[in-house]
Amino acid sequence: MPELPEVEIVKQSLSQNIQQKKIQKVIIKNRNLRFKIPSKFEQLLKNKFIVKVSRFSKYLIFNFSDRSFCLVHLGMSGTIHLIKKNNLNNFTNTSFYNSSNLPKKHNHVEIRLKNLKIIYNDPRRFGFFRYIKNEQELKKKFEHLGPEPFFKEFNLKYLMNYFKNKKKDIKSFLLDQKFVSGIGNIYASEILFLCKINPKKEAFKLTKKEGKKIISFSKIVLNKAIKKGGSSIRDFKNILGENGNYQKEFKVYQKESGNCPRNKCKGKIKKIVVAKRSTFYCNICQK
DNA sequence: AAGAGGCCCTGATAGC
DNA sequence: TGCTATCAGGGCCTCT
Repeated sequence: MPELPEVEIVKQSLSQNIQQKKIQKVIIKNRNLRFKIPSKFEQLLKNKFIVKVSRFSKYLIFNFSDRSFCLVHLGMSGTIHLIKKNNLNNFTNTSFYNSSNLPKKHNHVEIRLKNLKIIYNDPRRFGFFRYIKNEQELKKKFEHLGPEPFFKEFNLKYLMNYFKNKKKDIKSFLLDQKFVSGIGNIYASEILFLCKINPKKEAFKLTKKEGKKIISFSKIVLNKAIKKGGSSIRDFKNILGENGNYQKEFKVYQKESGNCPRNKCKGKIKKIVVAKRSTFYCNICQK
């Protein structure tokens, strides 16, 4: 579900609220996430002091004062909710990320801080929590991931070299985290529309000019999505209970059979399946 | 090495 | 009302 911008919004919201706080207790209600949460997990996190919350690609990272970490991935349907204790000593939901009201089902992980509870909800359980002993182990977890679009390593030389002899379509590469990390299914379609590149175009056929466009529009789309608070295509809410707004900017995603929004283009938005995922594009201006 | 496909899982929705 | 099929912001693993 969440791509880099949505995870960034969660990170920012968490940063404002849980940094410099100590974990008092961890309660696991269902250990069977993507990776089984080991039984020692609760004890490992207990009394850890959260120095900082950071993010790489679509991963959230809790940084503890003893230089260990907790790595969190939201998978397709994971959401994080923050619940604050009010003056009446009740826990009231201030609504993090996806919902102003805590869902009744699938609240698998609860992390208690002083006057605060972090709840992890995930119906499909494709997300995970992992305790990471040290920096080396964390680096290892990210070893297989390519640069984020924002990194200087994501440059023209890197792209053109990577695409040499690659017959696979460009859409698949935008989704491939080994090539570039952080882009998901929504933003891949949106980026390619802005680049005027057909999602099925074979990577090795891309020109330098197109490579440059991919680099710049990847940054532009993700940055704008972050600025707009992410995309709410279901019940996404941020910490203030507000929707993200980038879904209003979608040019092609879920716009099947609509007119191409590009000025003077008479094309229609088509939906096809690429890399097993729905893909939207204009049948005329994306070549 | 590169690419295709299966699989993990629940819930919403469409069609009969 | 209920059944079945299809589809969802992801990513790992295996096979050719």
